[in-house]
Amino acid sequence: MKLSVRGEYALRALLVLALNYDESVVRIQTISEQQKIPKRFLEQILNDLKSAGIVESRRGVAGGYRLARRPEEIPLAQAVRHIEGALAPVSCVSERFYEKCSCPDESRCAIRSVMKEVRDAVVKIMERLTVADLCERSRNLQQQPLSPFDFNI
Amino acid sequence: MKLSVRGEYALRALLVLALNYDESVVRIQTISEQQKIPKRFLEQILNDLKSAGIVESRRGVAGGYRLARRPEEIPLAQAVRHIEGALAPVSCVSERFYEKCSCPDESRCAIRSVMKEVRDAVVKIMERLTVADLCERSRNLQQQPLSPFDFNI
DNA sequence: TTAATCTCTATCATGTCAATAGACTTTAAT
DNA sequence: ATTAAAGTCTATTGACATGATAGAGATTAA
Repeated sequence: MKLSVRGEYALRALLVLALNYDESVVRIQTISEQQKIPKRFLEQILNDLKSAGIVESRRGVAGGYRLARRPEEIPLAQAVRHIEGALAPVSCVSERFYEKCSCPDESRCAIRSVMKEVRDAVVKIMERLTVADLCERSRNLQQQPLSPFDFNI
Repeated sequence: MKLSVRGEYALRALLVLALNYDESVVRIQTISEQQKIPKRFLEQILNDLKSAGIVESRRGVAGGYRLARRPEEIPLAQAVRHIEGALAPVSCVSERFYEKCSCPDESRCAIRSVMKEVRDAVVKIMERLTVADLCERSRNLQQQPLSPFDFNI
């Protein structure tokens, strides 16, 4: 039931781009440093998000990336689906990435019916939330004082 | 966000055992044939479920497996957690399998807050549903007529 | 004693994943 | 024009997980 590191990096990068949505573009290196993401790896991920039409880029000196749409128009589901594939826990219940499974009778499979519930729950959350929500949560969290447990000596 | 094949096999095996809960024990081979699961692979999985206290076995000639408890006392969450590990989409939001993640400030990470929502949704379903529910759904589904789409020529 | 069954541990083949690398293209500034 | 700073494309690597297979052993009912 895991999100890959790749997918997590993608979300973190989108968050940075959203927080700087006013700026013209943000350089890969900036994101890489802020988020401690290996630069060359991040390149691939951003490029991938670009092919999905989620971000756009400017090349050359003063180049970088920016969101292709307003943050509130980018559901997390879209980004994750493009990077990771299905949100569903098993592909036989995925709408967009359906694959037949090996069970004897898929149409009457009880496990499948449970997995559908899980899929629906996950999809509901990820389709409702957008990069703008990510952004808002981040701003709220920044204003919170650090919990005492977070101080390292 | 995936359940591995191993995890799916485990659930399918538990379903078979639950459907035959009245019987004394069910042989691996029977489950393997009914569910089209490679026998030697299934052995490992059942053994694993045994070490979790979910099933128990009898060795020797009339040997086999059976549920260690009543189906309604086995939440799907327990089985899946034992076979797969965390239900959470990222380990930094897992309660039982927590691992620190690489983000700059975990305590104020917006992505983490979203992932917590997903975890809660999944956990809620998987902790509520038990092997008995699986069983019941299976019986209900068996009574359904086949959809026309399920006829293969 | 035998055959059927589960048990333990090792191994294999494949694939995925995260990461790295090199060579290239584009662009702004000079 | 030249240069340096960016993104772009494609390939490769190393590590690890996964699904599956295998052999030798232990237990039990008949």
